[in-house]
Amino acid sequence: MERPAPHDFYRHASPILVAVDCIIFGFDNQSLKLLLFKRKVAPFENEWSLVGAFVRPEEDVDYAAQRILCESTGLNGVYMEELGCYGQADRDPGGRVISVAYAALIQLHEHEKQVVEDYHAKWFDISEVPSLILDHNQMVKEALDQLKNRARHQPIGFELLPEKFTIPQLQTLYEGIYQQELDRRNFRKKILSLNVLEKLDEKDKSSSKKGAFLYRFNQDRYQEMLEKGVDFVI
Amino acid sequence: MERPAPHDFYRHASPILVAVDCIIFGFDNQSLKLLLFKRKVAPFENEWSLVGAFVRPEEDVDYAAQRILCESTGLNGVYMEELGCYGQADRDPGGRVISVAYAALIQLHEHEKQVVEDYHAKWFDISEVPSLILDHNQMVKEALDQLKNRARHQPIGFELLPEKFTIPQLQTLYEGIYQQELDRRNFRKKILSLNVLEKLDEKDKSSSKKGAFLYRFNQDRYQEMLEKGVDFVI
DNA sequence: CTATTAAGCGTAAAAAATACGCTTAATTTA
DNA sequence: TAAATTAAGCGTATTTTTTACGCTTAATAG
Repeated sequence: MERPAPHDFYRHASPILVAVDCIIFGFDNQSLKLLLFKRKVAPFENEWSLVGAFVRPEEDVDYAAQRILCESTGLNGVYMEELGCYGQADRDPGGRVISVAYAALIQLHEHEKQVVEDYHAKWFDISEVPSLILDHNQMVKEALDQLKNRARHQPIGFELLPEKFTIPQLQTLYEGIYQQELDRRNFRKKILSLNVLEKLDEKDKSSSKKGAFLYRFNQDRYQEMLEKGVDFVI
Repeated sequence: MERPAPHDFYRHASPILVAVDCIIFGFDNQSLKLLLFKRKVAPFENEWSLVGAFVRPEEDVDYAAQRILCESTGLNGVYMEELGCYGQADRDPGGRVISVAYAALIQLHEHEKQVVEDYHAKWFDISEVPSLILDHNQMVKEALDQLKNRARHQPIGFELLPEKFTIPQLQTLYEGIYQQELDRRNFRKKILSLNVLEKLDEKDKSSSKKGAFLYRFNQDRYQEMLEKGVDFVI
């Protein structure tokens, strides 16, 4: 892409390094997990951190986040949301770097779990996150708060589940996000009353003798609901 | 501040210009307003825009937002919240600039209204915002959405009112933010039930014969409420 | 002295959230 | 093969919150 010579107005400003850091949440039907990486290079070699990289000069910041996620996990087209900008002048002792944080939500199957070996990475239970470099623990805390808030009003929880899932699985996910137990019967009632789930004829028997019916999230019904002005709350 | 020579790791990255843009909301007991500036310099000379400037090399991004607000309105210590990062590579045809947007909330008295003449600025009613440069209209839209959301769960609305205010004034403010009418009697009940307002012995008679009692927001009671885990909703 | 007006108080009805008992389908064990 | 076990699933009663709206009050204007 050609760009005209910068206007005079831009000449007086000092450029700054811009990085992107990704808070990658995963759910394996048990508990909420966070993907962390052991840095292979200095500075901070061998310490745990989020994945991150510098934004390239001609690259959208949003795109950089996707690129970094893909480079570090092999995953494409993952749901991501901007968390905010971390801009303290002294946040990185190695140089002036501001970081834009993004939160990603992924489903954990065997495939995704393999990342661990391939990329010097490890999935941590959300309640056992170790000490991280720079302000990364702060980022994780804020990402989790944001996840809690958004999960209440947007169906982002579904991003963390496979296409077909059971109501008890969905409940376990919400319990993991909110870090509190919910009443089985009331949860079912509430989620079904929203009318955005499609019941399938299959059962999943992995967690009970009786088996639980599988459901699918119906995007169209969700759109309808929004257009009617219904407030999605779980 | 001295900084060590940057580590090799940082040398391969390309720095980018980082700007801050401020979405400045005000309330004058009538309706929600937005402060816009007519640019005095090229590029975009004479077009309406948010106030913004480049972040300096040794300056916190948060601080830059405060500085810019102060330089352009003379106001200090104003409540501001980060909105997010605008990072499209082509968002500014004049050069690669990412912008961190901040939303500010201020009370409009005569003093603040004077900014208009001093700084080539103008207060616009939120329903009459003109076309702005770059992606500034997008920023305004997102700031308003965020304001609506936050106002429901945090007492940020109080930032837009003077220290002492009446319940009807507070209601007008919320009606301005939500852009919808609320029931007088239910609004009063709800806001008082939160127990964060302190009733004073004074009345404000500017808008009715009878006069309305003045109240004050009590930060301590609000903290207590939060500690008890009460969810603030208006 | 009466009419007017916004402020302020209360109550009833509707809707939503919560608590929790009971049945069901399938498996495991006796 | 029958009984016990377990998570899934359904229903109902109770409490809490939200909504709708009538009525009184304090002060001013005419």
